[in-house]
Amino acid sequence: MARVPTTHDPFNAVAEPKRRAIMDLLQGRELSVNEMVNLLDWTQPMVSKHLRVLKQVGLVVERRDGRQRFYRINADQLKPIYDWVAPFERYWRESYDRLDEVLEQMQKSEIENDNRKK
Amino acid sequence: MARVPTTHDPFNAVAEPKRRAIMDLLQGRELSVNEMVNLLDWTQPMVSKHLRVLKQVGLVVERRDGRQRFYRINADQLKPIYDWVAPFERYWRESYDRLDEVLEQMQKSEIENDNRKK
DNA sequence: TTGACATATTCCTATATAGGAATATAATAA
DNA sequence: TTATTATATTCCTATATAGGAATATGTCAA
Repeated sequence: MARVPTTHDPFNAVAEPKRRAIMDLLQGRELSVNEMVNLLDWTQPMVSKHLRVLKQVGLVVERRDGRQRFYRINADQLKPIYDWVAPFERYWRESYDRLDEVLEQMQKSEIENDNRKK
Repeated sequence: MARVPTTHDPFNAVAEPKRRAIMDLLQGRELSVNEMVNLLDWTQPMVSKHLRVLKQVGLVVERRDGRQRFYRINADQLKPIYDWVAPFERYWRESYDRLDEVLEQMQKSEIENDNRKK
């Protein structure tokens, strides 16, 4: 079986750096395709194609107005990513005493090892 | 050109659901390959292969002890993902007045449109 | 109607998987 | 040594891109 399609879930969609760039651009504002083309300096089809993927997985929403199409972020589909990664935050928090964790870890491992090693 | 290799950066590495499952399993503890095989009920080669990718991108660290190999999370490589997604948090925060944002957005768009439409 | 503008789609191809099956490697025990 | 345990690697294949080039579609203005 091949890799999970990038068009099927938000994790895969934003695994592509160019799509993250688009999402960054759309933070807090709506932009038309052409505006993105200018800001990113990519070809227009490239922008459209990536927008299509983002739209398919629901990371962005499209609004049509005349011949222009405006895109903005749909946070609902971004939240699962945040929710998945947020629990790991404790690993790098300032308030988290790294040394303590390491020692605790080693201790726990030792105990577990005693139980595990047959 | 093909897709960005999953073995080149953390975003792609965790785009694979199975690798996220492994990361989840390793939260706050070290586990041997066999323990993961049992907990996940996957074949051993499958676990090893995914661990290899996670190790290559630096998301986990390996510790050898006899014939066992213990893996644990290396948060350094997970932080970029958190850092990328965290700024979008404002979109779904309770304290964030969704309606206000939408209205503000529409207003802003109207103004911008007036300037943009030639 | 016709041209210009904004955006999307199609066609093509090189590339990199992920999983299954079989096998290799390394360490330890008897 | 030899068998056993723990883990990694190789081989194979179907699949799904991402980018470039060309083109199609839709909308507005003169």
